[in-house]
Amino acid sequence: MQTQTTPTAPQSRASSQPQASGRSLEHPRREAIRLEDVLHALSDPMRMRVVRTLEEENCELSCSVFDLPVSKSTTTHHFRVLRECGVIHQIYRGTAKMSALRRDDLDALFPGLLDSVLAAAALQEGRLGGNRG
Amino acid sequence: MQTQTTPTAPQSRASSQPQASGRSLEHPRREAIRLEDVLHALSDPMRMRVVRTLEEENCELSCSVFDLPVSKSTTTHHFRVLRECGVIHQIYRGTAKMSALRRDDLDALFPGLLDSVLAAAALQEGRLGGNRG
DNA sequence: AGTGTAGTTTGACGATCGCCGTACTACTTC
DNA sequence: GAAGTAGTACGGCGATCGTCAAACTACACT
Repeated sequence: MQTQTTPTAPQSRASSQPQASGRSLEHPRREAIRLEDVLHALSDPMRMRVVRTLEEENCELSCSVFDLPVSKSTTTHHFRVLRECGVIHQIYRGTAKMSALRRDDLDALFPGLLDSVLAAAALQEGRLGGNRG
Repeated sequence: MQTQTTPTAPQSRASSQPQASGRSLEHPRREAIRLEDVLHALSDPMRMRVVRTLEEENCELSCSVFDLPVSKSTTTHHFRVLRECGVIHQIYRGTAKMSALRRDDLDALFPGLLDSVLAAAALQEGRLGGNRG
């Protein structure tokens, strides 16, 4: 994704790279993450799809690369749910909003949970015949 | 439901223990169990409590031993959700309805998932201060 | 300044959820 | 039989969910 090239020096007022914009995003502290909220977040196919993609790519991704089969506002909603329950971290970079899995926090709080959920999703996908969704 | 007009049928008392009654309970086949349904089922605190108790006791338990802080009809509802999504197996024994975890099925479909979810629940309970909710 | 891209906010919608009480069925025991 | 116990079915209630369209804000690139 990301033709990361963008060599034309983000000369912007700031010094180096496109930094987080003024808009602020609320994230729960690690200790505030609740298992039931995480399970609920992951019980939606759209959100599971997002989490699986983030895991596979293993890097920050902008919301727009996901191309979910729902409207823009619904996409915003799902990312917000994932962020507010502590599953992903989001940050503004210019006009994009980058998302990343909060792997370290989740692994610290619930060891092995994310791995087994993702493995289960992959297994089920294979079982049901590659309906990635 | 079925007008079991077989009066001589309940010979059970004479023979052995109370067997499964005529009332039938629908369970999804193993292959029909869906990850998203399981995660949704476990995202409710009442149902998580039931599942944790079943795991700890590791045997069939009647609904009435759980003593959830909700009404009888709500309890029925939660057990039904757990059964219909494939997390528990239920069977009538006389006037009681016994419930048991479908550990083998869940472990076969989603290896490690149940364990890590239960471990996560235990960890969180310790973290948040023993509110066994 | 003007156009375009990326994402948000609002308000609405139907569906589902968790919960209740009441009335009911199925079984056991007296 | 009658009485008691265990659980179900049926609405109904308010809250939340997933979804959408429309109007909006924030940034980038001419």
